[in-house]
Amino acid sequence: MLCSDGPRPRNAGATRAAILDAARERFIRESYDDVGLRSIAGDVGVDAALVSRYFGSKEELFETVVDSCGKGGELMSGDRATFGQRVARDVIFEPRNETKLKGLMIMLRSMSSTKAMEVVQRNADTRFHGPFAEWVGAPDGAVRARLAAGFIMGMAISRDVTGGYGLNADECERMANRMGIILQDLIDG
Amino acid sequence: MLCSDGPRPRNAGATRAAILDAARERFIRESYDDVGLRSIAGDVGVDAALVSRYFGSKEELFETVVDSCGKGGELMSGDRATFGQRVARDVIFEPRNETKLKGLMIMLRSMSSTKAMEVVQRNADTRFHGPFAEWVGAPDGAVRARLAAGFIMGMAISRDVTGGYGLNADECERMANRMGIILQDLIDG
DNA sequence: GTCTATAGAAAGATAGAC
DNA sequence: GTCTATCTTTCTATAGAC
Repeated sequence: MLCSDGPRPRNAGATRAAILDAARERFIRESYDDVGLRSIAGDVGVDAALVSRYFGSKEELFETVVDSCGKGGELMSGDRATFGQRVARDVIFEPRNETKLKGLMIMLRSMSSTKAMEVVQRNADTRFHGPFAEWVGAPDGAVRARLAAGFIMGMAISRDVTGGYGLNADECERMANRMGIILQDLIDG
Repeated sequence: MLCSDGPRPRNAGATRAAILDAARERFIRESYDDVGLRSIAGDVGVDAALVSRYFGSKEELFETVVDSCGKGGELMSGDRATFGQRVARDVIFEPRNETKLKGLMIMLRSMSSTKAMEVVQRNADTRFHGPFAEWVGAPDGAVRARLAAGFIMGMAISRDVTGGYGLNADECERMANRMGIILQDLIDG
């Protein structure tokens, strides 16, 4: 429960924002199909009907969440020279709810349903791949950006799908290191 | 329809096998939730009730499919010296229905549902990561295998999620090349 | 502005006819 | 051995009360 006890103040704006936040957190952790409007409403402490009322449909809510994630700024902010190690460590060591890569995680979970994938397909190029490719820069920024993004998503999936990596701390450390080197290599040229 | 016209011969074994094949193809292309028992039955030309009858539940059917995929042999068969380029080209250029990486694709699609992910979590280590790590070999086979598998799945997702890579033929060629080099590097040491 | 109640759709599972 | 018919559950979406 993200809300305090007692009846929620009658404030449409705040309620809408709270629902959007709760939805984002849900879509980061669970697949599109597994997320129910009831759960989201429950997180905020309101009724499921309000979610439909404010966002229309589940699909529109999902699209609003995707929109609200910014243009992958999470990846591109920070020192470029440490990009590889920083991102690798986030993916491998950071618990899901602390990750800075929220946009990527949502994209990844959208695999679950054709509906969600359509939404992501409409947005991924302009909202993510484009800016990232530009940030990576010539030569072949688009190619190198796709490789880096794919690698990051794949390692995130790999963690989720097997419930951790099944490696000891030392191995994880070496894995993060090596992943960081590959990523850095990709964005350096 | 995978069947010829006319009434299906009354042969439990053949029908069961046909259902299993159809299910595998479905689970490779669509998410766990999107695959319906009715669609699978339709592919074979039988009634949905038979699917339940032969495999118990959807979850058990999925587990049987995962079992039937072999221990990632698709990845490890073939010349080790060309592993990187071979796999990279499969992921980037091969249409989904022709891919040799069926086991990995199913693992990837299981992200859609917690149920499917539990099944994969129970099987992934012994049926895939273990043999692959051994094939990669010392030093640190487990680490390098995880990185390679993650990279491969990530690039596969990346293609699906954006409906192709949005790159021209030359760029795809360069991307495949570079991906191949990274993969080869990973398994070479 | 928020909640109760419910309609309507879709899917998995099952009993029984043929 | 296979199919028809149906039960049950679950979820989105909406109408209307407070």
